[in-house]
Amino acid sequence: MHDPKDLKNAGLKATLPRLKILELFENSEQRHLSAEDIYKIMITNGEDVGLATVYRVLTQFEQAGLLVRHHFESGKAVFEMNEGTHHDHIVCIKCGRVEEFYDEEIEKRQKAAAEKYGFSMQDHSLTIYGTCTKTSCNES
Amino acid sequence: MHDPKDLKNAGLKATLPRLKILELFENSEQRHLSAEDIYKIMITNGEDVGLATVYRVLTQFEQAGLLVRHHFESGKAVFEMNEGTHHDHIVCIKCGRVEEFYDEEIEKRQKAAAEKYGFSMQDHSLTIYGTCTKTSCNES
DNA sequence: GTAGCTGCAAATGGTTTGCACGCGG
DNA sequence: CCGCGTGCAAACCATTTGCAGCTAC
Repeated sequence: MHDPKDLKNAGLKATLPRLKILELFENSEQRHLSAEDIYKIMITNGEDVGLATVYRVLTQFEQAGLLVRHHFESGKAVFEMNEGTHHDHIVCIKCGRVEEFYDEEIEKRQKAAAEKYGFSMQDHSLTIYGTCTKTSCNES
Repeated sequence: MHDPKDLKNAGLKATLPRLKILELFENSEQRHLSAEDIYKIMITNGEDVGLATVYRVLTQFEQAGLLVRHHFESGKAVFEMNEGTHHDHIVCIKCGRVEEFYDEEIEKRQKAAAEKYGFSMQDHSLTIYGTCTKTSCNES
């Protein structure tokens, strides 16, 4: 899973902070984590890490294609594992819940619109914002 | 167009900075402007305005429904006039060019996806990121 | 052993806020 | 005239960067 192999391939040394961060993404129940989230979890776990390192590692992982960065309107970036499967997101602007989905037709039409206007599309996912309708949306 | 009426309706006094900023959005060839953009233009035009005021006015206008705020990945927010017509955006991540489009089918499918996951959709526009393919994309 | 990493602290960039003055109604 | 609105400076918050010591290989 998170072999030092992945890091080697990216030209990165297999250091403690890097391995721990990869591990976090694999074991956390939350797929989408911010730098601050990760930093706090690591400090809680007793790791001696700096916030700057977390930011540096996340950026390196993004460039290496291990993670994908999203912005989600909140003012802070969140990251998720890059499993190669493109998908879009729906985000609750009240409680922050994130769901993922994929719609072939939307993809086709996005691409068509991009080409029509002379753009080469990036693999940037669509994000829909809304509010949870079901139940427990009692945000801070 | 930019009658003090709009401002009155929003419970805002028709002050110089507010009128000038509205005017800017109506007369500028760029539909999408950041706070910094607006500030610089006004200073250049000889207005004695503060950046803080620009931010405050933009936020008020957004709340009054006169403007819409977007984030576009760049780290800085941009605003456009709210003409009531919902549309999506394609943004060049190299040169910043913005095009607008609308696709009925995408809208339908977005809404369907949102409902499927228990969300009530906001009128938040889809943003596609890509790079200009045609020609003059020589960014700073 | 050495280049690449790290933690810390300071710097940055966008945005917000506190405050005393000043203009709009 | 009264209070909302303003400019200025300082505060904030996410993120980046400079630097001296440390570590993986």
